[in-house]
Amino acid sequence: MIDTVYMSGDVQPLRTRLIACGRELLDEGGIDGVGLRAVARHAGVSHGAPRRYFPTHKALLAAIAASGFADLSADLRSAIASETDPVARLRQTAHRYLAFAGTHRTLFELMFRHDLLEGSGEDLRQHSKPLFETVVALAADAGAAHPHVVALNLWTQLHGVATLRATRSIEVIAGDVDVDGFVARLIDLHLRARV
Amino acid sequence: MIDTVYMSGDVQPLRTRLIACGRELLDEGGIDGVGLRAVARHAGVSHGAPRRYFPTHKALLAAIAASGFADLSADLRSAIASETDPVARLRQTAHRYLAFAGTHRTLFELMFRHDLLEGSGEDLRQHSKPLFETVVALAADAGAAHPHVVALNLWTQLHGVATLRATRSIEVIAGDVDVDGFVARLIDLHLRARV
DNA sequence: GAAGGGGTGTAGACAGTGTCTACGAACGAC
DNA sequence: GTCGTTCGTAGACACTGTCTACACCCCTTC
Repeated sequence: MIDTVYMSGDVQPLRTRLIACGRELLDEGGIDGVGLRAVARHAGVSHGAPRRYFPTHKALLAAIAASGFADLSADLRSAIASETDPVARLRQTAHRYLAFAGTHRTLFELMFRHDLLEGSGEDLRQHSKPLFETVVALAADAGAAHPHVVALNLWTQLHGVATLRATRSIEVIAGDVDVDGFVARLIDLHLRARV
Repeated sequence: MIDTVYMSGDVQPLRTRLIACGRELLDEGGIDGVGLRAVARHAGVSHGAPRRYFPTHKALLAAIAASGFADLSADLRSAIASETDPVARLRQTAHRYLAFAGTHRTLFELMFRHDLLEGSGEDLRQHSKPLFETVVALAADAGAAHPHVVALNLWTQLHGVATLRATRSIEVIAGDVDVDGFVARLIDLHLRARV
């Protein structure tokens, strides 16, 4: 009885719980471990329950990706808040971005898999925009002559490193890389560029 | 009868045909349009036939990805052969890399999806290594002081641009980008870097 | 307090998939 | 001509996403 009350009156609604379970499954078994039914099983509900919130498999994945973007944004915002010097802020931002991609490999991969982000793919990619604007502002603060260009250079470079690292391709190419030092030099390079 | 002879004596063995069909399906319906059974149907054979060559779904995808790497390598080699000046060679290489990623969006995405490349994932990523070594050599020819570092910078940057473009994320961030000009400036930037 | 109704989860069904297995037809070697 | 290998067929199974009808609980309304 108490259990029933606890379950039905759970402070965490099922939708949220399903996303959390999805992220656990993502860590454990990769992207294709995250099925509608697997998530339901993991959350202890019937196989049809998720359908109430995610009408389709892709919708579930999109929701998980969105939660990933939310976490990443929060990470980056706190990174910026932790420093005052503009260059240090850029460095911290880059560091956290890469740390996120390294820690949440599969989630990061999912976040940029537009092929399974359904209709909300557009919305999802819109998450990137404010993040990018932040980098533009940081570049301007750091004294870049053309902050927009510098930000684009930095962003694409960083994303390339993050992606290649998430898929472990960079190890094949270059062996062990001191990522922090590598990225610090890249930031200096792009900031000093005369475009 | 003639048909039978033609079919069974086909100059193109089934394995090759299945990969070709897989790439067509990839273009038409994205990655999850490429199923073992769908490929079999598309090639006009029974659903069990592919199993003779691809014991698993991932094995099929890995083979398709491998064929993509082969094409990309050929593209880049011919790009290098088409120029003599080292910097022009780098420019052409970058141009073709991005063109490939833009033209074969889904294939490119598949090629860097390590989660579905089975055991052969390691082999697959090894495709990148000779390509990278080529870029190192080009950077050296172009007079870079630390060709290895420059190549790594260039490679990650290029891959970032390619990825963000393939997923159409770059448009959201920066609108229409003149990719060729953008990349030309990036090459100059990295070559001139004092590390 | 009883009746009704909307939101929420259950349960059964269906087509489609990957994977496994047994089977058959074509072919070359001896 | 027979044997054995290679290659594709065909049926089965468990599992998946999706659809539908159903049951429950809480809330409003009379």
